[in-house]
Amino acid sequence: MLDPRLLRGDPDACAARLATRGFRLDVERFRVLEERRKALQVRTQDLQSARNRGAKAIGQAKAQGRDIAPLLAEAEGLGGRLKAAEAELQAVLAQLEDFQLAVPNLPHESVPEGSDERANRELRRWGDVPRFDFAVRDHVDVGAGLAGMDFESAARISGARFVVLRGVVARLHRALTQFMLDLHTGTHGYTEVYVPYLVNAESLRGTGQLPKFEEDLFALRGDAGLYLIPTAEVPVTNLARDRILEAEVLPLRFACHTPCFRSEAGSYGKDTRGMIRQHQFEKVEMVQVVRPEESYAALESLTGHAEAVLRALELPYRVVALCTGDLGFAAAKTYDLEVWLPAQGTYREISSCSNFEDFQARRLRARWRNPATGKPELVHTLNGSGLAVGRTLAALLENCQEPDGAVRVPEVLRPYLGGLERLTPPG
RNA sequence: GGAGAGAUGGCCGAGCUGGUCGAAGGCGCUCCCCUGCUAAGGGAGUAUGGGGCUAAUCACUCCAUCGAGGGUUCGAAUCCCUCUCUCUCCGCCA
Repeated sequence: MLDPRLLRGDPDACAARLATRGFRLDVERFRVLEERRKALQVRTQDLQSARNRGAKAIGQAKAQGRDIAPLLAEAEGLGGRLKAAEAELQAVLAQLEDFQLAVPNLPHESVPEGSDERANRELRRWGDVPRFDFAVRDHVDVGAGLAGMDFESAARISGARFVVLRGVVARLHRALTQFMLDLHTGTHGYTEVYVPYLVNAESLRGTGQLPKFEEDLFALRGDAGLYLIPTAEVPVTNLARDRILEAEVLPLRFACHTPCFRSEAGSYGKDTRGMIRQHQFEKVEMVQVVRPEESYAALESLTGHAEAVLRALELPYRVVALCTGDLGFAAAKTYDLEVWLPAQGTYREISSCSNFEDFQARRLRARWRNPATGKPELVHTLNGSGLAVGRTLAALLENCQEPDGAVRVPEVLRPYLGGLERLTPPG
């Protein structure tokens, strides 16, 4: 959510900024709602004030044993008018909240302008794109060759966009997860957390998935109102919800491994083959809660932490700064990490690192006590994948494949695989 | 699943025979005083969100908030209803 003062103070400037990311702010509607809100709020509060004065006078009169009948007569009808005003005000406030919850974050000034991903800016590349003197297989074939990747079974069990991993590939999948967690907790200073995979609507509203993107989520039946998490970002960032953090505990840095569940509504026909786009995938997520003045430095370091995983795994990648039009709803600035996929001959997103500034914090009421002012102020929140495990597995199988169908294991992973240096097809 | 107890400010904890209660007291924190170090002591202050006014995130003023939502009442932290969560006992269970 944007700062309401900012929105009220200069809606046209906000609209101009939002236009760069392709969002049309209905300034006129906002003005109308604001005007009505103001008038109704003043009226309501006046009536409340009158009621309070009256009630107090009656209390005093009664204590002194005076006759309260005239005072009661005076208060006649006030309740009804107040109730009506309150109801009206509440209705407008609800509309105003709906309006504001649907407004995306303002892009940071350093974000390149552009309407879609073509305007994204490549910042750097790392690693040599591998050359193969044999026909490159994609991860589906490499995985199948290792007798470890089975989409047919998954389709029978659940449907499209699921996978069953077996044997050494399943183990590699687990090894990747373990390695990432160890790296972030061991050398990057993150605290590992284990969190619920089912969350309530309030949590999703806090991080920005609701109310606008409900169709991307899997909701549970029944009246519990729970959803499967689309990313660990939701439960982990919500650790800061409704809290006032002491300055000393900042920055909070959490690393968290969870499955992620996404309906992938609207992506029909996209990435239908392989593990690139699944309804269920594993991810190690990094989440930071920081002082506002530190958030952009934190974005750089967090991105570096995600890059460190790719480097350790020796996977070629590039870093892209998303343009205004490609930015996620809640993000002020985002770096995407894209890994090289030989079979596709292109870089594909494997991590997304974002600074949300106070956009999520405002929805979450996530604050810290600023020693300079002594007052609770909004924190800044960030997160980034470190990394998406399924895509990392796919990238590894493709980049490290050998002519005989084996897969070379990057050194950092070997301790997690009992020292195995190569994954080899059975038989 | 059954029975019971509870949810109050940064924390602990009174109030719950409805009225000067935004809320005693304590802890913590801030400032001041005293004390030739340390410790102790004395005094003052210390919730959050929002509105109006304003150049102002100053001041002033108003409103809301005692788990959440509704109700009764001139008036609700206090009474009633619903929900959520926590704790205890029983049952069940990985």
